Amino acid sequence: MHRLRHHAALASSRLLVRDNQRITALARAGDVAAARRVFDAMPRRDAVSWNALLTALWRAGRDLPAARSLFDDMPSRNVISWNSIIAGCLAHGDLAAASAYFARAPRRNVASWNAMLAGLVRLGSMEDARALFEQMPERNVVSYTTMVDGLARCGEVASARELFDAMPTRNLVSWAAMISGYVDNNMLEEARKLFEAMPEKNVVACTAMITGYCKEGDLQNARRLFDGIRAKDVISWNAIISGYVHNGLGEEATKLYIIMLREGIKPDHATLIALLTACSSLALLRQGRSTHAVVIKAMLESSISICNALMTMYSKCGNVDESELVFMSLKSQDIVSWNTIIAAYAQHGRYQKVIALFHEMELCGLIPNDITFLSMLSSCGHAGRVDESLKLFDLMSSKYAISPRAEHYACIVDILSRAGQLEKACSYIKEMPSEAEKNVWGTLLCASQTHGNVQLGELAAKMLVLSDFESSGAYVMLSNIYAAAGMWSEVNRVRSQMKEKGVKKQPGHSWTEIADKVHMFVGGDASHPEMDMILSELRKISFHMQIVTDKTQMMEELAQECG
DNA sequence: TTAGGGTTAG
Repeated sequence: MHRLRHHAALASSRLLVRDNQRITALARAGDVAAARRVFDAMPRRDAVSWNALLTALWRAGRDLPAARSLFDDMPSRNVISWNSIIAGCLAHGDLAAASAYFARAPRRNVASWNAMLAGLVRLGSMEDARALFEQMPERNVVSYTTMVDGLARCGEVASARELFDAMPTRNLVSWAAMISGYVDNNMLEEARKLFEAMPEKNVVACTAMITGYCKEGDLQNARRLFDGIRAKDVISWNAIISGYVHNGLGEEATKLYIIMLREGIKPDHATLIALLTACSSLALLRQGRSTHAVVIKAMLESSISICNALMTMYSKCGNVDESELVFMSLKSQDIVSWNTIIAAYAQHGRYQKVIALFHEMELCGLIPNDITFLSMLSSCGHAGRVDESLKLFDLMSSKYAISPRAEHYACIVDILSRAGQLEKACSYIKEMPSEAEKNVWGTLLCASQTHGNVQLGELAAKMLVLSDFESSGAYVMLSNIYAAAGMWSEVNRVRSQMKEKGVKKQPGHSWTEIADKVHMFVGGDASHPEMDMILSELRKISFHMQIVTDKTQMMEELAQECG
């Protein structure tokens, strides 16, 4: 009888453990409803069962209210229950609720403090995080690493390093956090030194370094490091693939993607975004479409960021209508979606549509940001709307409290320069908060050439050369300006300066994809076997483009007049 | 409880 009872108790506790494990497994797979069913059907539950469901509700189910009400119903709570509800509130950005639970918790361990610390860091409240860190009764490697990461993320790399050096013990996570902190703050040399000093290099640290090399355009070292990783995971693949994409090597990125698939790594949504970005920058519509098919197969069409990348791809491949279809297919659009669709129409010269979208966006309750204004300004520029662009520029700061960045000034300078209002353009450059960037002077120099303004041309070229000695374009344009004005001795002076400094002009190039073959065109190169035909076709196209542009402008103006 | 990749402009 005694033995029988003992067996029954053993079986029941085995069942309990099994059910608890099932709840956790189902939650990990994202099926909260099934986890809840298992929980409801359990003959006996312990603290582990309650805690497992609690975490499942806010993490996999993203349902904080449900988690909070379960927490209230719990027959008893241990420190893990309290830590879970605190972490849940923080994961949902509810700092106030998290702090309230933290204050009410009858017992706190290092993990409770660490959870609060991580929450504060994630929300960017570094001052509060620092205060909490100082207050902690006990700190472990996690507490220190969280602080190192947080400090580096808000740009305080030196303090981060100081703390890193002061840590009583460090683990792989601490090293990776510090290295990635350097990479995020564009301190590759420091990152590299620390990486070399790392006693044991793992895939995370390697991936951070790969990102760093890619940021510097050093794909050779990035690739060498990548090839050396034994256990490559999807994130390291994404780092190298997107590295190639952002350095204009979309083809290499695509090749790597194929290898990745062959090695049995399943692409995730970051992989697909990188691929779509490659298609956008190379205008590969066919490949873009097939990537769209992969997105559908992977059931990622409801992801906003994927759709935003799809929209860009279609638009850059010349297909605004499909871009808009994707936009409409979204259940809810975020600021990036709106910026993307506005940019799409801006790039296609549809000024009136851009304005309409801008108003529609506001009606939907979204506040335009600095990037929205860049698209708007660029659209004004293409449509030659000088007055409207100046109004928008003012509106930016007066109504939306966005301070214009160098890029916004660059737009305005570009618009004014094209319109021949060079003096006014120059006054905007002088108004710029930071020192005028290279491209702003470049714009002015370019305009000085078209409008034959020697004085401003000289000024712009001087500024350009001061900021960048390699700037071959500046010399060429300045010499053209002098030549147009008949100032031949000045022309000779610039030419000999170029020779002295060994400046060489980088030829411009473009490419197009026809029937799976990429054709490259380089400025001044007429070696293509069908050059005559290409040129005559180009003349036809530019003739048609002018007609279409005029027609579009007429239609839009007509539509505006009709209200 | 801590670390790596990922959408918009130019």
